[in-house]
Amino acid sequence: MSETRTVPAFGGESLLFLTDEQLRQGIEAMFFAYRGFTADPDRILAELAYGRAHHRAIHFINRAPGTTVNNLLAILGVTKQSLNRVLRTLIADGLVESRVGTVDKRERHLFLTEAGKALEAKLSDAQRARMRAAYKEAGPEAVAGFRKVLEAMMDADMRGAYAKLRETGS
Amino acid sequence: MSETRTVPAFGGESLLFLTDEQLRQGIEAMFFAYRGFTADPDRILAELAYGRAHHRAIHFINRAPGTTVNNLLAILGVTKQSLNRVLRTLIADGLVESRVGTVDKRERHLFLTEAGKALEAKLSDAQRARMRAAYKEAGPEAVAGFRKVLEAMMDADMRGAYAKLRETGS
DNA sequence: AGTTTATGTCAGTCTTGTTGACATTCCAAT
DNA sequence: ATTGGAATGTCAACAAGACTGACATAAACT
Repeated sequence: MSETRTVPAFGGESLLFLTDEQLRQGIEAMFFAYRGFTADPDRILAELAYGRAHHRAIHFINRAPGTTVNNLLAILGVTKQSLNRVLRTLIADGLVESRVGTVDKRERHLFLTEAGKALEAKLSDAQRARMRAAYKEAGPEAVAGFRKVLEAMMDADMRGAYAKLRETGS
Repeated sequence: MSETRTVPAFGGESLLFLTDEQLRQGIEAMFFAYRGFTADPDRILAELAYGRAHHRAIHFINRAPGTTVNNLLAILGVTKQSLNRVLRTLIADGLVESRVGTVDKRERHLFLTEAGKALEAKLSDAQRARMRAAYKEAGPEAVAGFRKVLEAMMDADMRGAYAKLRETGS
């Protein structure tokens, strides 16, 4: 415990390592990593004439089946017009089903069809494979740190949405 | 070695923690965190009628002053037409200077003007402030893990570009 | 001299975001 | 029962930022 370390191991208030250079490297790492993060699904989507917006909609509908358009809007952070365009194509292509709400008939509840689930699985498999490889390469402790920093980097309201998704499980 | 832990502390091949649920949560955390990551600069850029593409160009020109268009192209991963549109406006607005190369006159070397440096600083300050806050909240060990996972998530060729930027320091 | 490289530019397309306006449906409160 | 507001959908127009393809120019390499 008496060795000198580049990154102090104690969890205190030491700010010495927070140089501009360290922060800039973090920013760049984030930029490059996000590109890698989306690269595999992007390739699959390109073949189907879909984009990232379709992937995001499919992902969160799978995550929270029966969610309303408004819920999805809040999570994705786009306008209803923008989301609607994407949903319309997904519904037309038979990947998403929109059911009128039973308690509140104004609401539309969104579900993936079997075809939708199949595409979700395909996209998710690719993205999880990279994630799994990265986690494996970095090791369990690094993963815990990764998640901790990401959560701290979110906007406060998104931390709420994220926590909700972790609770519900489904 | 006999205690049960949620996240094993040994760095071996233990895959038990890599459940689909864990991976999906990582994917979502990445999505939400990236939104937070870009939110502050986006607000500043919106006032100036610039976008993320301008920010990226400014960032990397600041990072590697005198870099060529081709270098920038490779780092940003866009087409020359796309980059050229952004560079043209930045040059027209007096934020970037393009100098003909001395050894190879085909090349254009890119530099930030004083105005360009000022905007870079403004954007960078905002982004670094959030980064610093996240780092502080998560702690030094988490930061090391964060960086480790991000690097493992990059495409191989981008890992090279990223390493280069770390070397040069500049 | 001929080819390749680096850059710039024009034209057109696509995705995904934006605003604004308007219709419909339905719940809820007066 | 009517009115007000909320949730949703849709149409139109527009902009950023990515793409492809084609072409021009200048410089460097062979």
